[in-house]
Amino acid sequence: MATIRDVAKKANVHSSTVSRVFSGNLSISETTRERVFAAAKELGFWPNAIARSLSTQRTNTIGIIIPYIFEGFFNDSFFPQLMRGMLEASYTHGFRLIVGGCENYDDEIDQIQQIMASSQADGIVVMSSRMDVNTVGELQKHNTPFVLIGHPPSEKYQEISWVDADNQKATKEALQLLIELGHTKIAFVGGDPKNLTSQEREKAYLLTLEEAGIPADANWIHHGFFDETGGYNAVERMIQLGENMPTAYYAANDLMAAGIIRALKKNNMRIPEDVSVIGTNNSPIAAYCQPAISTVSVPYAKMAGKAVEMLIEQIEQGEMEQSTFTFDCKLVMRDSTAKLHP
Amino acid sequence: MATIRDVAKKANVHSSTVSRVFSGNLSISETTRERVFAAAKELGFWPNAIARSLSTQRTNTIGIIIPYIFEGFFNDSFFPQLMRGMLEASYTHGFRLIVGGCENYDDEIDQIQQIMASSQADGIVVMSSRMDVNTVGELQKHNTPFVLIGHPPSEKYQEISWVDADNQKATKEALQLLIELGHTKIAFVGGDPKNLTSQEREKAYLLTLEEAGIPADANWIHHGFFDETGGYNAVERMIQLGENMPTAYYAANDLMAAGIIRALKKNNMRIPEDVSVIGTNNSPIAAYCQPAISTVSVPYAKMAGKAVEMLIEQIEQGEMEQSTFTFDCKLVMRDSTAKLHP
DNA sequence: CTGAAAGCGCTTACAG
DNA sequence: CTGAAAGCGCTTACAG
Repeated sequence: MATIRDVAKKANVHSSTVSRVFSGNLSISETTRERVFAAAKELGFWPNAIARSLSTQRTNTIGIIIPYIFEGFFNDSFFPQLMRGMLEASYTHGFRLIVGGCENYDDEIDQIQQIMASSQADGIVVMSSRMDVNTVGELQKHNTPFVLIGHPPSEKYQEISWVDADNQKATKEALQLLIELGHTKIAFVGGDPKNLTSQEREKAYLLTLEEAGIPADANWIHHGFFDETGGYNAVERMIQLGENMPTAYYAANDLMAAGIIRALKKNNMRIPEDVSVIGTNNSPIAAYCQPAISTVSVPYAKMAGKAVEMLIEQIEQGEMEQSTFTFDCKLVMRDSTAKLHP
Repeated sequence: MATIRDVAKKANVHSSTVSRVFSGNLSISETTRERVFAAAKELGFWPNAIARSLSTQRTNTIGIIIPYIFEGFFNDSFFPQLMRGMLEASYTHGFRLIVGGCENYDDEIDQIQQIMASSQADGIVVMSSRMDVNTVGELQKHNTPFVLIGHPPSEKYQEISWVDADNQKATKEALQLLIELGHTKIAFVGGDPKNLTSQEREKAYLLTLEEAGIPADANWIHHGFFDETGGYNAVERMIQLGENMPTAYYAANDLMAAGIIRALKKNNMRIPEDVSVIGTNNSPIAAYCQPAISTVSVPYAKMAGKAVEMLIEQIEQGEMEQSTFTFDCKLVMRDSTAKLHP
């Protein structure tokens, strides 16, 4: 590969001049600029981004670590939509994404630290949101620019920038809808109980029942870890409650909602005549499931795009002005919900 | 950030010694190694990957450019599964992925060249497979290590490494199944006609009909560009063929198969009683569609993982031993296919 | 507008 | 086993 010096020699200028030409520096005469470009073209020269990064201490790269991958992580629309949002926004701003995997939650912190400590990225978008993993605290220690997708695990992180969906509100709306339809025995099928989003939805679930004066029952809560079988198992368990069996289910993703529907059908329950189901994420499967699943649409791509934009601003300002964005979700009504038949 | 020199000073050794310790060099006495690690820990030192890359001319990073994104790119399982395979394989081998977007097919080549010319990656996995875009030729010019997902666009690229599914065989099997079920009027709904995979499937479609002595009809071929509406439109068009209307459809992805089913239902055709449908990719939606779609399962994650492994081998050997891998697909029979009712 | 030089933070042949 | 030095390919204050 040709270097800046090869070009300099050929164009009869100093290498610093070549550098200036390629960094878009204005104080270059038109004639030398042309000579340099001509020489570069002839040699097939393109500036080495690594060398530039070492010099400027900037990579124009954003790091992400794909968190510990649960069953169905790549089946749900959660990950692909986040990816799309980040890709689009970073592309638009001339950034690339550097993405690493990890084996488990501890490893996630390691990987993030590595990527930052080794200066491979100018900042990082963090998607983890498990309460027991203090990624955020670690990141803060190293004054790494970062933005959370999801909000910080506790109040003590006031200065952190994040984007999130309004999960509380969305869950509340879903629950209220079910209540309006006459349901009072409503199940909550959450994901990983350590997942912050899942916890929030559970909290909103309990709160909404309470506000409506509907007694809650611990038997109506199941943690399905975001996979299809989790939803299926929830029903298998709750169907044994006899009289006390739920007549409606709210699930924290559509995969679990699909599992719920599969189990209900297997037990000869009709949806929505006997039981109503609401899922979350508006995944492709929700539209195709039979019956089509009513679901909470979460604007993941938009959230992720916003996170990237906030991060880039942080990086370019050198400042960490804290800011947060909350996105509204939207209830998408389809065929899995109906008035409770008395 | 602490540098190797800070650590050296603190540990009372030369910086080259610190470097050796962190590069896992064996010829280091146990006592100095310990001193160095202690000093590093105290200073929170982690080697700067950018500087190392500049020195070693290796980044341990693999580049990918997300090709021009068609509608549904992130809905189908194609992209997420490729991503999963690449992520897992690169993680296992201590590599990361650097991923960029692009605006269109020309831009794709630009982006790939940029990533390589600027030395941000040691090699690249190329997913584009449009006949009219000569990514491959460009890449070869720059003797960049790369592996194709999909095979080269023409015979003249003998020395290129690639992985691919056996699309011909898979399509043939799907078609033969339909023929065995008594169908003779079989439609082919392809993706982008410039997409190589789509072309291959179309070729296999025609060939299989011919071998079975079944006359083909140009009206039975439609290019749906891999999206749901494309499938829907195929039916809307073909349903006007009257007598000559197809009794079976093979679609190059499940999204289009779902569109086909939607259109058939709208036109009061029963599936599979009146019309059979086979999709491709075994996407999540295929299982949930009503009826559940019989589909060709393509091992994208495995293919992508293999591509990454081949690429890493190329990178580490410094050699470009050409090799190719073809993966078998699997017909997943569900409820959208049945014997033709006379 | 352009050149000469120092520096970004590592690695690695060369000595010893 | 360890040190001293050159080099990877850029950028950027400092002069002029």
